[in-house]
Amino acid sequence: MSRYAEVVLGLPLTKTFTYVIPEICRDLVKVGSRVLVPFHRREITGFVVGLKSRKKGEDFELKDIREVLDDEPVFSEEFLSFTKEFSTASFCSWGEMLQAALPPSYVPKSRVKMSLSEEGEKAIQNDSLDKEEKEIIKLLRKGTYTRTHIKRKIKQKNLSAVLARLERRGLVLRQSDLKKMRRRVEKEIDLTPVQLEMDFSLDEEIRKASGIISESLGRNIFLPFYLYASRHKRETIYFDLIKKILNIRKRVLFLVPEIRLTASLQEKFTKKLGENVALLHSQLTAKQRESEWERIRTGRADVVVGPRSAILSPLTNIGLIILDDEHDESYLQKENPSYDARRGALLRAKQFSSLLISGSSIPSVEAYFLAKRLGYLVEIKEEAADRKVEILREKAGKRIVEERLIREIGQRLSGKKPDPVIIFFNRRGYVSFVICPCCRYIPRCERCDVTMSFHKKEGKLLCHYCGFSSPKMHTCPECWGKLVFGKSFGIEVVEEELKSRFPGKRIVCFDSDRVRTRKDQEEILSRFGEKKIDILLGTQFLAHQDNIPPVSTVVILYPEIFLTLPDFRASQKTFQTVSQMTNCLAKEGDPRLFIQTSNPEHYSIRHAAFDDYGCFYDQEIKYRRLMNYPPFSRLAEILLTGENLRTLARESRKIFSCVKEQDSPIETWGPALASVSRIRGKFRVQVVLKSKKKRALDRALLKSLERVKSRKTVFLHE
DNA sequence: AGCACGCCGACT
DNA sequence: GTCGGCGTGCTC
Repeated sequence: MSRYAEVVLGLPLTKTFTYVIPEICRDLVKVGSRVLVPFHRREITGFVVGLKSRKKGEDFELKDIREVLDDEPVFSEEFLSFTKEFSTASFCSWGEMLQAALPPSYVPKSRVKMSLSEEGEKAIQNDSLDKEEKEIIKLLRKGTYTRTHIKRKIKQKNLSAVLARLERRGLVLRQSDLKKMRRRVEKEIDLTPVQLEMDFSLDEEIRKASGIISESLGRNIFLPFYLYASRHKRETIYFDLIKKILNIRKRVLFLVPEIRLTASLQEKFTKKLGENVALLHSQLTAKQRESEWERIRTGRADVVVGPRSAILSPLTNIGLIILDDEHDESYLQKENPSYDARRGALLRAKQFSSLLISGSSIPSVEAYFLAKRLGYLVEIKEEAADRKVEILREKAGKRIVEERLIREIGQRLSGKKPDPVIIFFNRRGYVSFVICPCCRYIPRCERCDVTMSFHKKEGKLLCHYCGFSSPKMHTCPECWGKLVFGKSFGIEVVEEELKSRFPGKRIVCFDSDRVRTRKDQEEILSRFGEKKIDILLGTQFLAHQDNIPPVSTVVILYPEIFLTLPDFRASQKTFQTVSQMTNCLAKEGDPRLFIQTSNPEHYSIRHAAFDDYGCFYDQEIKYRRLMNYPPFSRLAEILLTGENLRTLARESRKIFSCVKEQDSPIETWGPALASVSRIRGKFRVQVVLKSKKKRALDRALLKSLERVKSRKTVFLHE
């Protein structure tokens, strides 16, 4: 019987910790169980990843596990080994990844809360308190709060000292609170044997593509495919394969970019595959999340559809992983634990010997290159979209909407039959900054290193990074000069311009500031479909919608905003965005695309406009080769964050010197401040490592990261 | 991540 | 002289 448990914690620590298993729960603790453990004067949830009968070399007293939270482990051994590998490959903490794999309510943590003692109650009367102490006592009469909550409520500089003093005098007590959740556990069941009808009405090319992939179905080995085809054809193939997989009694993990999880998609899935589908998305309530999670774990769902986090769902017996819209950047989790669901899909498919199908009609050049070179590209050729394209040159910011475009739009709106137009422009707000003409003062966010955007409709200044807003300012607080608008205008300006040019027309602005709920989104889009809106104006937020009614005219204004990003994939992002914006163009009836840009020759804009992925790819891959960027090298972006810039500077230099010690050919850039050097009060310092040799880079990363103490996030590109 | 400990400047 | 800020280090 094992006496010790090896436990990982949901903290940014690479270590595992050893705890003593108390006699009474020796046969209760299992690998994969959640346990409650004391940790540095706190009690937190840990995950048992191993059992052992003797401790190894720890020369201090080990602490006891406080409580075992599961009768039935939350993690299977195979899931543990997958997440271990995945977190290592992502350079993030295993414990944090495990924590992210569970519904949040499954991870109880004790927090030290402060409450008032009887003496404290009395102390208010006998007037033995100073002003600061009184303030705290008054707050605590209303309830018990955590220290951080008190700090937020009471703006005293030396708060922790005052609290300590009150505690010493016995007026204030510490309480540890812990909300534990009982898990309702049902028995695991086998795959529900549903015999799904095969669809023999598929056309030749689709049947062929599906055949190539499903040939290896019964073989139980890892095989990757890249499906380069239109959305419609991809979906047909996916469903065909899903049925085949379910018929051999295996399960399917279907990953989609965040935004595509709409009601329409849900309907499509349940219609085609029955009730055994679990759909995960960000708008599930805590309760729903728990029940879906348990449903998946116990095998009551045979297909799981979800965004990037679904790669961490407890699905077993996976026969197929689908990674649709592979190019989509939302597969990257940027917050800790940071990971790329695409990498996770590859690892999980490898580990469980399942098929992996990535698919897109505009693949990332990295994935396309690899698929071609390793021979797993399945391509269904498509005619380029039939559309008339006009690219107008206009200096960025000079004209809002080019005269010629106004005429074109006017023509469409004035005809006998209303012919609605969609216009894209990708900057929120009215202007991205306001400025005092006398002293050059520009209002900036208190907590982020960015200017405050001015939003005219809501009459406020808004930080686009942390959401902090302040009321509209008219005069400069420094010199009382009258503030004027900065030159980089946003979508509200475009809206104003259109309204003045087309009075009486129904113009609706679709951006994340105006359209808040899913209901609003669907309401506007359906109104647009009924031709009750003349011009639908939107940002990227509109482009992301997948159920936009097709139109015959799309206008894109200044898509080059992305090209100014300090990112080696800026062209690819531009290509993808423009492509996405053209998605809502009708296939028939003389569709027209207008682009107004200061950079009409740029290949990413041009090839996207003409729906020519091939040409874009050829040019982009040339540039990547020339500059030695991925896929021709491996590039790691290390981001250090913290409140203290000095510490960050020192820590980031450590990486630099550590890489130099490894005598392998690794290019380093930085350390440098990230392009937005501070977000939510935390500074951001960046170091980039680049190398042809993957192994060398991994080794250097591992070596240097273990020396760095600050919070770090690694983004890998290859 | 939190949370305590310990070392240097501005004040009762 | 002390108080209290904040950098540093540790957590089985």
